[in-house]
Amino acid sequence: MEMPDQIRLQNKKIRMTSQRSTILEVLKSLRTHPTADQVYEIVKKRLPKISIGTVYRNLDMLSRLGLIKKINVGTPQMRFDGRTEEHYHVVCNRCGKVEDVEINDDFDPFRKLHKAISHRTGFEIKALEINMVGICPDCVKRGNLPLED
Amino acid sequence: MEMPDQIRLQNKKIRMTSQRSTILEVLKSLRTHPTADQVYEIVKKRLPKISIGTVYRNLDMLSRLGLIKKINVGTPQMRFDGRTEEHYHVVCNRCGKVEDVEINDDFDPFRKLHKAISHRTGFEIKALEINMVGICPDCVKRGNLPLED
DNA sequence: ATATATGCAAAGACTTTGCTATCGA
DNA sequence: TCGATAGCAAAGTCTTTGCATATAT
Repeated sequence: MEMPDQIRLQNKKIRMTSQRSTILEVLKSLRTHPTADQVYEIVKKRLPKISIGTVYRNLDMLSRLGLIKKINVGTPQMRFDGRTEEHYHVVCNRCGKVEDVEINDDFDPFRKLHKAISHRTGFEIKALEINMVGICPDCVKRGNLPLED
Repeated sequence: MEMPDQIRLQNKKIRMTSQRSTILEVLKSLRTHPTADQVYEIVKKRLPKISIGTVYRNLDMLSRLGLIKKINVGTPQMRFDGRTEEHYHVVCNRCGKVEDVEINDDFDPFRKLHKAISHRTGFEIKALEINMVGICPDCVKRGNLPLED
């Protein structure tokens, strides 16, 4: 996975390291939404000496650079997403699964929210953080109980 | 603030204590979205011996009972909201302000999402957690920088 | 009376950071 | 070369929990 040269962040030159590129590759190859610790476990298979602090620092930097997204699904742990296009998530409150909601021109009930909410509140809306929390089809079938009880 | 008698949670009788009722009263009286620590500071003025652990335990219990809501605006700290009707928040990423988005019959761009997303994903959607992140009018005026930089 | 809740302090979970050595451009 | 990054371990922040005491019903 290559990165454009000479990126700067807060006036510092960003350097490509094996740790950073591996973390980016891993996230781009997944369609899941791992926690920092899960990224660490995966990357450690390729770079056994990597430390969790490096993982956190790189996840933070990559998301500041806009190469990945840091997402929040209502749990204490942040999750990371290799998809950077605007999209939304459904979260199962029984098994914890997080799935993307695919949107396209025929199906984008979110886009119009920007304007409506800006007008309503006077905020300049930059991002919608939308989690739809419910029960995934598998958990419905199995009658699983909510996680939190 | 009174609580109905003989509530049970997980087969245990819920008891009303001064700590619990004070926390509930405080939250119901605020239109802000305080952190647990902010609730603690406010409640301590009335009950100086209360401990932070009690505040956390009661905030958790009151939200399990549906008397308050625990909300997550994308920051590491949970926030608490005395309004339990379905509503949404705008979050300023410069000053951290969290405001309610008032909805009514003429303005509820969210309600239709339930059905659309259920149909799209196969999830039984129970709740929409929507934070609109942007810049509040004051921060636009003052040219404030984002919090995270 | 007794099960539930409190206060306190310790522990837990997750994340950040200081420091020295190493590495990339 | 030399400034940016890594590894390590310690510290930080927020939240939960074990235990003895107090309290609501």
